[in-house]
Amino acid sequence: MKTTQNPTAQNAATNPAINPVSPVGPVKNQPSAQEGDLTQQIVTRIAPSPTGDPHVGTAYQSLFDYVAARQAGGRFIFRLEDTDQNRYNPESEAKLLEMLDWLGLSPDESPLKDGPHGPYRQSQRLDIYKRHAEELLAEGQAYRAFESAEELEEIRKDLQRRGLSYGYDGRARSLSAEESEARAKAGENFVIRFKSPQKGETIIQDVLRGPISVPNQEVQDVVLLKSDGFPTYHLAVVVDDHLMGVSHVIRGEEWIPTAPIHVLLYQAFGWQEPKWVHMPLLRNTSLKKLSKRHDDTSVASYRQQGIVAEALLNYLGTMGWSMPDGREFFSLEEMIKHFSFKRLSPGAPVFDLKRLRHYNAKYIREILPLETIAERVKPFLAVAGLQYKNEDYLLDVLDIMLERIETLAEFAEKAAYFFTDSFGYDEQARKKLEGGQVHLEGLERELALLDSYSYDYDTVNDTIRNYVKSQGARMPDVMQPLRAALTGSLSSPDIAEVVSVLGRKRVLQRIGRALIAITQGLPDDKPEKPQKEGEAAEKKQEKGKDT
RNA sequence: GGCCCGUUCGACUAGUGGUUAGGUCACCGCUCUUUCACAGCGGCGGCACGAGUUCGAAUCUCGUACGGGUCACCA
Repeated sequence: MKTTQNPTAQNAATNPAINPVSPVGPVKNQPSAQEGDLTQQIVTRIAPSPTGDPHVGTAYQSLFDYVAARQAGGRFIFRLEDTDQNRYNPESEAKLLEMLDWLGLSPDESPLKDGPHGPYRQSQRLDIYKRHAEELLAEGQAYRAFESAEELEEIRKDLQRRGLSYGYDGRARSLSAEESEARAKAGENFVIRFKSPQKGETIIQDVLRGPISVPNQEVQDVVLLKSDGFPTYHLAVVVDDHLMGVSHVIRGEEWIPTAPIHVLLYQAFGWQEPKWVHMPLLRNTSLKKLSKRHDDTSVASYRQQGIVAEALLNYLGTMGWSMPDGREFFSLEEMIKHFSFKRLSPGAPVFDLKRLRHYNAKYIREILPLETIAERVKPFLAVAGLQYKNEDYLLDVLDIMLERIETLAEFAEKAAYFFTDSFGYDEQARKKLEGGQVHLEGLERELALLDSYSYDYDTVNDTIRNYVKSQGARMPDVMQPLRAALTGSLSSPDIAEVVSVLGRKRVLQRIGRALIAITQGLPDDKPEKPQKEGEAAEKKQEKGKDT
């Protein structure tokens, strides 16, 4: 699933219809990119706020933004909504961009990849918002409000007592223009609020849900410009989406309640609305909206767990969307090829780790090439402090381990004995070793007879089977002790595979070590960890033998 | 609580008036088998409910229930 850089980013720069508004001059009635471009180019954007670790919901949104834009040869813009100085996290921007790169959803325009609509950080666009807010102020579509935080708190309490859910009663509407002007001049702190219509209704034409109508009385006089000069989301999102020529606002369902404000703002500015696409919310297994507090929402965390980007993307692509032919596994390219908003369903899906793991397993076992997996597994081995002899050895191990793991991190856990000799024996393995001395000695003899070049699968397999036959033994009685000796556990690939991959030296070494352990007492599987009660005495004497 | 959105197996979904309601994950069983897996086969399990429209409704309408979102100088 490679990301091919779409050439439309350059088109944007040369297309006169989508040039940015000049920094000075009137704000009204300037055509947006969308209006000027008759081909109805699709422009989407992801506009996260830099508040912490990038969220899977952001990845989800980005996927659909990216796919919608790519399919139509449009553009995908990254814009940082850093207008809340209190929650600003300086590392977040880089993390967000890195996440998108990792997923293969790199934006065409971003703070790091300049385009015709920059800057792409809202904190660098303050003058633009101010101008727009003042425009509405001058036209009487907005007004100054001078209440302090304490006063607002009082107002809110009062409203609540009266059973109203609003946060502000619009009292500053009645200030005369002169008084408003005078108090502002005098240096009094104020915000600019939107003067929302008190009659009629506003209709949001949602692409997924059809028309959603809301009585205008329900629409509050929201703050547009804060007293610190920063815009609120509502002002910034509308102004930027317009100026950046965004044609489709694809965002989470949680924005539906405030969408009327945005529609009303488009109307106030006299701008053409974008298409509204309110995506279903990703939910946790308790059916609540995924939240940082209660759920693992960090993309980086899934990456650390050994989820591959392709699988995460594919999985997210099945949340609320499906391929026309019902395929469940598809690449980003295939999704782009077949994407349509019509196939999006509005019900909020559950983000289920089990199912994600299933997708991941499919990708690492069947879809991605073994060489790719080898590359990606290396960091996990490094973290676990495991060394591998050479590429071929790694590929051999991967080849027989892949069907036993679902994530890259699991490889480092479950295949550790291929990369280190200092592993312990788990409880079941120790039991098998105890009863397996005779056969282990027998196998040691037989396997020693083979030279290291004969440690191919067939020869090893024949040798072991011949031994079993010659002894008239039961297969498991021979195989299980050997498995325990070589891997420290009773779950492993086919034992002949293990022997041939490990090679003569390691195999004989491990059998020898196991035999010593049997006669001298078996070492604990995790020598450094506290022991279970009842086994303490036994384990004391085993100390130091596990090396 | 107000407003808004949603509702097909436990989960992800297909389905747009006529299907024995299909697939996938999970779960259970069987087969394979030296273990663990993989794979294959089979099973369990669903249209929230009630009216209406219609010859006929998962599909259209209305109501109810349930779930969710949202009510900041946060996004």
